[in-house]
Amino acid sequence: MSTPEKLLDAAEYRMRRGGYNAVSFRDLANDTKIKSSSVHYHYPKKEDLGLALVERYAKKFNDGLEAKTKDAETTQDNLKAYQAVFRQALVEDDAVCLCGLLSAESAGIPESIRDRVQNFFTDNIRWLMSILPADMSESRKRASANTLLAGHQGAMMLAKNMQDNAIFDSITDQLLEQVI
Amino acid sequence: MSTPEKLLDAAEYRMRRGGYNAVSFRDLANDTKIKSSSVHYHYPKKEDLGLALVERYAKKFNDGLEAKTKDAETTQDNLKAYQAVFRQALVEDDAVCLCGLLSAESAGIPESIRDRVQNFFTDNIRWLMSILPADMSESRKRASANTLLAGHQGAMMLAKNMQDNAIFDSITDQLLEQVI
DNA sequence: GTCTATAATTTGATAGAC
DNA sequence: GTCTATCAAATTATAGAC
Repeated sequence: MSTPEKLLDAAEYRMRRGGYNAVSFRDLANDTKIKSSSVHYHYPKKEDLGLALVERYAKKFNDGLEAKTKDAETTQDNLKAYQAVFRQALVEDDAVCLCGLLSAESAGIPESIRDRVQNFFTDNIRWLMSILPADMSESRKRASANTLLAGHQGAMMLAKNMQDNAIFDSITDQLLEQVI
Repeated sequence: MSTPEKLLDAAEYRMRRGGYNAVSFRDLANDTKIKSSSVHYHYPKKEDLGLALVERYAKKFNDGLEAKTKDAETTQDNLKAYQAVFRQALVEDDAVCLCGLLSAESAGIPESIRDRVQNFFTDNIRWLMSILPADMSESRKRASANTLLAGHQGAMMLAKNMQDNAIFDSITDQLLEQVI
């Protein structure tokens, strides 16, 4: 694995657990067995690192969504895929959504990262609206997309807080059944 | 206003926008026009400050809930009150829930604060279960309580991210209508 | 309770050799 | 690309005078 990849892995691990300021160059250096000055070679400023991290996270999320919706036909198929991508992020990494966390810390992070995080959310909403039933009005689509996104983010947060991933399943199943 | 109150106000303002590490003793000192060593007189360790802040936040939340449910009779009355307390925290302070944010930053904060935050959530769930219809099973009560809590937290997060408090209303109205 | 002074550590960042 | 060496600033925290 390349050094930048190792660095992003280490940074993602730390950031998704403790937030933006829970990641320091020295921590990443220790994690990857190089010196902190070498970390700066790959990511000169912390903002560069954070931006690359959100970029990679969003790409992985969107790629996962695309893969899982390949054979999706109904709205429920697509929503199951949406749920599965967040579930994978929660269960495989045992951590909350990077963008959810950074969004909450909004005032404490560089503007460029804040903007990129917001983009992740608007992309989520646009995609959700695109797969909701065609006979729904645009405004009802938007309302339900917001509820689904918020519900999934909250579900990750609560599951992590209670250390019980079944809570994520319970909440998101209920959303998929009852929210239109 | 007493100095501790001023300090907690300043700390809450900063922490609910940028997270635990976005609050420094020097910032608080500048905010309140005293020196950072004087801040330490009131809150010797940062952990003391953080704990007092979560304590005050939880008390204000629970007091608000109690006040707003004084004349509540139905489950919907109580849920409207629950929604209103979070709404007030979002709109009046123009910030997300302190406990939601700290929960997300869980690995980056002292254990005592982490525990107190988790307590906020278990209290929320217990209360929600207590006001749900008596004919629901305990497990269905728990599932719906989780969904409602997660939904409200996610709604605050998304409303703040999109800078549109109407999103909070839209999401939580939908939850109150459709989630049982 | 607040101040001055200061210590100890951490952090983001740079210069220059190899 | 990685290293050694180093820096300036920020941060948490304490001692002791007023």
